[in-house]
Amino acid sequence: MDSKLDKGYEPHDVEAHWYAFWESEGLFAAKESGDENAYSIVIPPPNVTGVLHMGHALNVTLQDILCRYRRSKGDNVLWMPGTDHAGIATQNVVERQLATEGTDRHKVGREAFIERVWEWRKQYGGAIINQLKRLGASCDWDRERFTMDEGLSRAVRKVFVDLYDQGLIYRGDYIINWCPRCHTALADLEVEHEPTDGKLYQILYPFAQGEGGLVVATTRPETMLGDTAVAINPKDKRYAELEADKVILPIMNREIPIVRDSYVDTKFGTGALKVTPAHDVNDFEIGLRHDLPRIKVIGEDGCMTEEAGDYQGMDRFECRKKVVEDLKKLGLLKKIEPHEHGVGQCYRCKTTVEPNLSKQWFVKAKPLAEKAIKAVETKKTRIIPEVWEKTYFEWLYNIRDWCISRQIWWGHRIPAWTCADCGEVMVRLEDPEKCACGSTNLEQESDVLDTWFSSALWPFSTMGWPENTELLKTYYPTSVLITGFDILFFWVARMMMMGLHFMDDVPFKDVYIHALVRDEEGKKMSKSKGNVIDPLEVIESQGTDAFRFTLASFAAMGRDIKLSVKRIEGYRHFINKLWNAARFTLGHIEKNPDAAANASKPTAIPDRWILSRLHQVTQQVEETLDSYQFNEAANILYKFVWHEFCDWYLEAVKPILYDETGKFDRNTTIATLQRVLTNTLVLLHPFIPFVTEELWHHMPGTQGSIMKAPFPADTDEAIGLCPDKEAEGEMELVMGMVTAIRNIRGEMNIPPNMALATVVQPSDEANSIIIEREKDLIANLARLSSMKIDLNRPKGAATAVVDGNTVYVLLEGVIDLDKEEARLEKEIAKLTNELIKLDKKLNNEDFLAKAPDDVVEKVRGQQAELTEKRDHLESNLEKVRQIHGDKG
RNA sequence: GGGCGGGUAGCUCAGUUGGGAGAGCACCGGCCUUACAAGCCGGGGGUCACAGGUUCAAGCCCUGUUCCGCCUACCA
Repeated sequence: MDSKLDKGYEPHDVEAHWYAFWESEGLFAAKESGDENAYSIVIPPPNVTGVLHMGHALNVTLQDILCRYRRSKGDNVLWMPGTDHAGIATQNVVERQLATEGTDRHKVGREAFIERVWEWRKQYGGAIINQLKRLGASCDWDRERFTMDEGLSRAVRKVFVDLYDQGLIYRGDYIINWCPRCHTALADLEVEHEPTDGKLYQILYPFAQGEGGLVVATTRPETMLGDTAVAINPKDKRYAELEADKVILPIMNREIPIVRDSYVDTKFGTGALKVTPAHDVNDFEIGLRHDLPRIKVIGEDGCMTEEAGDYQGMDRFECRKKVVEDLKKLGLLKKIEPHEHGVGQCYRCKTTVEPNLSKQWFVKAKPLAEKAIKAVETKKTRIIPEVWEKTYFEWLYNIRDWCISRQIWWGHRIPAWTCADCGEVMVRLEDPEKCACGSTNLEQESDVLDTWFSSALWPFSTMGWPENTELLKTYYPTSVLITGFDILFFWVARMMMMGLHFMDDVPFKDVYIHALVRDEEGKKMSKSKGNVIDPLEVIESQGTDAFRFTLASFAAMGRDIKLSVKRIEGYRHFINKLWNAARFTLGHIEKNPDAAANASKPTAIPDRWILSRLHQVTQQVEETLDSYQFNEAANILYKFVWHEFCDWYLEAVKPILYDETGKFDRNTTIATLQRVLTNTLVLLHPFIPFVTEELWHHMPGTQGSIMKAPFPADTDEAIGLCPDKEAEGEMELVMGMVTAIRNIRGEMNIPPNMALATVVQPSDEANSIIIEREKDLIANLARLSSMKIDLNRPKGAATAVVDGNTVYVLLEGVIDLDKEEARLEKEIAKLTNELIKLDKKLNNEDFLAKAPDDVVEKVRGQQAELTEKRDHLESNLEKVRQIHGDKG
């Protein structure tokens, strides 16, 4: 391998190369079983029709971070991938394809159509999978599953049959949400309510006998054709004296009863409600209570049925206009007023949904929901962040039966047969051949199941259930589910219900809910001024690693993520920074190939300091990842690499590396450098897998893939991770003094190439020793020509106070006294401000009495420190003013 | 109607038991210092939406107000 690195990092080839390498080496493969701790995640299966969007990118990145991290900790990791057959969506896609060929599914026929869908899947179904690979996803691809696979289909069938036998699935005539365009029933969840400006029509229904009538209000006048009653509240005083018990339904001229039902809201409109049991959920229930007929006037195609009389065949919205017109002519339309209300739309095609009477299959949700609630209450499953628990409970407490049948062709066909001769319904695991009555004239239910029915089984169906497989024994329940809150109900809650019912255990121990990047469907995308960003374009322009690091640092955000290319760029720079730090390191290793072998225990403060820092960073990364604080982990590493390792450590050890000190062993420093970089790569690998793998292979002493490298741990080695408080303290003093001197340089506009002479008055003997020991280091970092320890105050100097030590930058002749005066005044003002606050605290009796001792001590310490610092600066300001006065 | 989340630097946002207000980008000034100009050094900038309250101490806890967003719902 070429050990030389290019000047800048070029992600393109590197990414493709290493991904292929990982796959060919089988590094993503999970073992069926083993002694290691088992760690498992099932991927939220993207729609097979899907195209990678930001939501996937974030979701997959977080899962990949966890999986790679857990592998480095020695776990046996299973990340189960796959896709969802997405019934309606996929069927739509293929139907559109047929349309371009001038045909449709009805002409083609059911079997041939399903063939076509499979063909489509074969050809295009892998697109989303390949896009996940671009992100670096380390799924066990050999186990890839599809909800329509044979095995998963068997699981679906078993679940259906069992639930039916247990009385938890039933079939019946109910009001369901009907999409006239998709031609199928929808679950309540699949209907989106859009606020729409509609109209409220008030219509007079005359009494059957005598004068007058009742005025009812509706937003859907066309449904009146199917009215079978008018309802009023029995407590409504306005109607207490009402004698009439029938009205004439206008247009249809049908006599319908006036019923009394407490559902009616006396405060709304006239308090009289038209009842259409076949086209409204509430009316349906009123109808049940009063035994009203159900007249279906709107058909499955959205057009009026023959029950609608003269309006038969009309589109429902055309009919609305015509009915209104006709009512006007009859003088029965009393009022039209604007009325905003929520109109249900199909979540797939946005067509206005029609509540419609229909025979459908339902899952009795309550008994299943109870267990799902309890599992979260008892923390068998933790939802993280916890705030989402409330939403989860809220929905499950109010859960309604789940309509699972869909009148489409693509999906799991319901395993129910009806005997054409005796009407017997058979729900069987194996296709029945004949009925108990002897008839072989059986007809299978034509409906298929809701796609979510099969994805609710995902955590165990993918592992081979209903067989009791090794995989299930090893990996169920899964360790964590990573998902967005948008499918908390659709998917998470239903997996909980099914998992608990069929596996008798929760499907996952943790659920981590992350923020959402609104999809290209862009509900509110137009609002947020930023354009939709395509993850693949980002990967092209910025590289996967930069993109992933950005996403990780976004993980903690609330509910919405606004991604800016600018911000990703910042992390691309970070990747490049790391690259160059490695380039620098490798250059020195190359010049001294035997350094590591000849190294000894580090004595130089920067070496000891960086090892101590790495020790702490390692612990922090562990803690934050274990608690799903992805952004924290990413930020800790970012700061460590850039602002500690690069900004301070590399600069600090340059003199040693160039062997200019005569004091320190170059081999030891090179070995430390190597050790720190190597371990840092391992820490970073879960976040930025490609660049770290690339650099790993350039590092001497590494073997194989970085994916196999263990997470850094403390060792007894000479150069190992260990806390070193002394080195940290000493380095902090060094950094403080260097920064203070640089500040003077910057504010006084002294060119960087001008070396400065300094004098230091140490605060005490201990500091004096440290400063004496580290003065070369300080001098190098601050570009000093000299640093003398001297208790006398020099003339014509700029001053800084660090930790009680006063630093004088000698600038006689060069110093701009005006500037120095201003600079000191500014600094003193700042200190005074802070001191006022501290004084206030310390003069407060209550604070002294009630605050914990350590807090009081801390404030006292601060006060002393700042006071001393201010005193020093003030006396120096005095001095400057004297000189200034002499001159001026 | 019910529920939830948010309002912190010019912008995008962090801030997990209440105890010195942060990052990135943008901005200003100085640097081609032999890993990196995708860089280095320094700097300015915030009554943490508003009003009360609890507390020795509030960005953080409580109450109210306001603005924005989301989820959910069977008011025709």
